Amino acid sequence: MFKPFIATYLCVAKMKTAEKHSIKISAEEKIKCSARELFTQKGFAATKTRDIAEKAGINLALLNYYFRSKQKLYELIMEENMIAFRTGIVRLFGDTAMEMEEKIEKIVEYYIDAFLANRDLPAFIISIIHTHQHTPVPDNKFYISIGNAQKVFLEQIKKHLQKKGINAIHPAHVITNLMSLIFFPFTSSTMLKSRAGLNENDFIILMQERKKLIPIWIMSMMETTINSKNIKK
Amino acid sequence: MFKPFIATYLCVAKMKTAEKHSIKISAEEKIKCSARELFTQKGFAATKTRDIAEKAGINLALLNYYFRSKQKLYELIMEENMIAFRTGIVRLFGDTAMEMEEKIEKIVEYYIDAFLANRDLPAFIISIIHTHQHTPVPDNKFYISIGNAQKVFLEQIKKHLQKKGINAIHPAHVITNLMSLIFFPFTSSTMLKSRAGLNENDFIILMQERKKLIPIWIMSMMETTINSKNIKK
DNA sequence: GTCTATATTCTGATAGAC
DNA sequence: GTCTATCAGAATATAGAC
Repeated sequence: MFKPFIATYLCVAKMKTAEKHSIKISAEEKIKCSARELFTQKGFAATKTRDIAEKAGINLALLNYYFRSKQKLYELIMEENMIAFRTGIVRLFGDTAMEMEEKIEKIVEYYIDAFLANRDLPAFIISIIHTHQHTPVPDNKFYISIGNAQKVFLEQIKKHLQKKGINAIHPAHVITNLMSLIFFPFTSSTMLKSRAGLNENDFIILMQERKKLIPIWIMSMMETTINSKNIKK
Repeated sequence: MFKPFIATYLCVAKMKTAEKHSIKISAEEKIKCSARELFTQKGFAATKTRDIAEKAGINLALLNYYFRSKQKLYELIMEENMIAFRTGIVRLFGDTAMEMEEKIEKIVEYYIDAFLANRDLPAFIISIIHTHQHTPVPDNKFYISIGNAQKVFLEQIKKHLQKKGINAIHPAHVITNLMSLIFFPFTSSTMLKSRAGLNENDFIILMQERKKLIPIWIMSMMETTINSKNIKK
């Protein structure tokens, strides 16, 4: 089982700890860490180059020296973030050897681990996807090319649902539900915690529990039938 | 049954159609419509006052004449958006007379209708909630005060789960799942459509189907049991 | 490579004519 | 109420010293 790509990232806090132990971190890396945290939390427009420089503890001019422009730096961070998202899809969704049920378990585990390691990633990804609904940018680096990985997984779901006959739910519901149950809790953790009276540790336990629960839920959802409408399946 | 508050909003497209039929729309309203669409789609920092003015077909100075500042205008729009979200919670979650199962059905119907009428609202709400995870702003107008409405609903869920004994899932899972299944599809509709090969009409049909499906799914999820961990329930 | 100082562009807001 | 013109400050980017 491969580790979430994102978990290996160096964050600003770890960087500062390292420097206390006289471990030198290059200015380039300091800038990248700060930029990653700020861009992922606040997005492109709300993040100021001065904030990145200040957080990194370096001079503003160095940012342009290493990365030419704010835009270029952002594209770099975005690409890294989207790779973390895409890696799971390509490697897991597209695996032709793995059975559907096991695949669901692996997907849930992969993403929950990745998001626990980088809490702001889900909101960032949602924001990117949502932005593209208004400004479509096909065929460039922002577009998440995943080949036919999704199709492989979708076919497996379709096949499974065909046993239920024409009253089975649309396969799109299954994929949607899977992603919903994984993503959403991370984007609304404060609300969840304050409203259900939970602390940070409770939240982590709940997310760990979901690794086992979501696959069970997804499987049971596929038992549901509905009067079919005219959508191609 | 009350209609989604948001559905009554005037959008820029409708405004232009109205003007073709010689119906006059005030400049103030034009600005507000444009601002609502842009702020909801792109957020505060990415939206420029010049863009709002251009979209509204009025002069930049008028924006400040009517609303004093970009910040004030944003707060107005945000308040309206959050009311649409909060209204459902306060009126439905907090209803002590309604049974849990019926309540779930009403909540799903209310939010899906509201989000079909204003597609960008879910992403906006998620963005606001997420932003507050980094910059908490208690006790001000941004904070979504919902009183004890959520508690009422949470207690109903707790009571229902108690029949399953100590191995029942935590009530927070149920609320989380409910909101996840409602919100997420709207924030990722482009991805959903492109990956499952659906068009806009298919998407709407799927969302309509979900009004019936989500309550069924939520009820069946509550049948799931798990080895209890030490979170207070 | 890293800094200070500065140029340049962008953006929110206002003054004042009509 | 609505516009044109303009200002003041913010934000990105660069020049040039060390």
